[in-house]
Amino acid sequence: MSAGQPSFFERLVAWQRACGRHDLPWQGTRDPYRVWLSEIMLQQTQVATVRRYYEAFLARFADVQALARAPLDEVLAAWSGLGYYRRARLLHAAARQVVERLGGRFPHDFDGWRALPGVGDSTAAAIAAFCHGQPVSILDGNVRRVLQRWSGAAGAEATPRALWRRAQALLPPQPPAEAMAAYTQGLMDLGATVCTPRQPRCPACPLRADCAAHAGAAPLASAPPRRAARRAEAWWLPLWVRADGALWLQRRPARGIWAGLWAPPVLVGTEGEQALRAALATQPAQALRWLPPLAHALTHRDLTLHRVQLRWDGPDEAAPDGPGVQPDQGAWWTPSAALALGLPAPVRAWLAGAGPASRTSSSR
DNA sequence: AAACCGGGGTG
DNA sequence: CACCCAGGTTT
Repeated sequence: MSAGQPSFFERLVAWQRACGRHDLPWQGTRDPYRVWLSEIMLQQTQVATVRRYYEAFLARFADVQALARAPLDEVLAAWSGLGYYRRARLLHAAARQVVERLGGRFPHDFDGWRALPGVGDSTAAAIAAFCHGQPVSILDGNVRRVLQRWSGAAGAEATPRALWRRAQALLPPQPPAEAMAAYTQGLMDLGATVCTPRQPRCPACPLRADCAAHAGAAPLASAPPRRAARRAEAWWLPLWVRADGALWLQRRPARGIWAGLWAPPVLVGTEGEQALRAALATQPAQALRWLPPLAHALTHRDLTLHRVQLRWDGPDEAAPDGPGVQPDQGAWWTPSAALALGLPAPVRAWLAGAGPASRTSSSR
């Protein structure tokens, strides 16, 4: 750092107070529950999306006790559409851990938070800095980019671990708690609004005076070559709708895509669809109508939702027989009851939209 | 259509 | 330590 200039830390604190974001619903509080929830939701999820869920989740689970008391299904329902449902399971597990093992009191430092399920290095540092003013540095993707550009780190110096050591070294020995919070928020805001991946707004940056990338001495190393995306075999999901509107949903396994959510059976590849057609012709379920399929894309998988209207002569506890059907883990649900479950985004979107509204067209 | 991203699990 | 995975959204 050049002499006569405020430190990296001081410049970021001043910049955050003048130019940073101050209007996010989880700011302006040191309540660990609110900060913790926001950090978990913000993992892999953009601010704009989290904003739509955060207040509603808090309204439903007002504190850690309420969250710990709630059945997992209700937590998954509130999380439905946010994706990465494992986060919701770990959040729920951590809430129970706080209530049962910590007497309902949250941890008060980095190590304590780091020991909770779903809280890794970056999240633990963010909470410790925001709630406790602890001098620990975050290192999410935005911050890594800021530090790498500013320091000019490359090669072995640019690994996450090395960058984190560098970030720690930039902290003053005993920063005031409120400065630590502003600094942490400032790092995030700078990466999100100024030091963006493409077309950074360098003229607005408080660090440009001694930024290695800005000086051109050490241009940002090109991103490591990413492996070609492997696209797994497509999934076909038969969404059975009975004449009375009920639909068959079964619980997903605890791991993998849509872990723990309620979803239609999964058929892999096109063979599954053919077997399903054959089964439906001879079962108590008869396909009255196949509606146009709905497409949904995950990064590594293409999904097709088949909507099949059924005439169902079997018992209420039974399910159509077919590939991928797990009767012991499934049930018929009315649309309104299903909406209270944890549902994958495409199923929820279909139910909340037009949904099964056209079900009576063939029966009257 | 490809890329993004932090925690957790595995090799 | 290095890699792999999940999934709604942006580019």
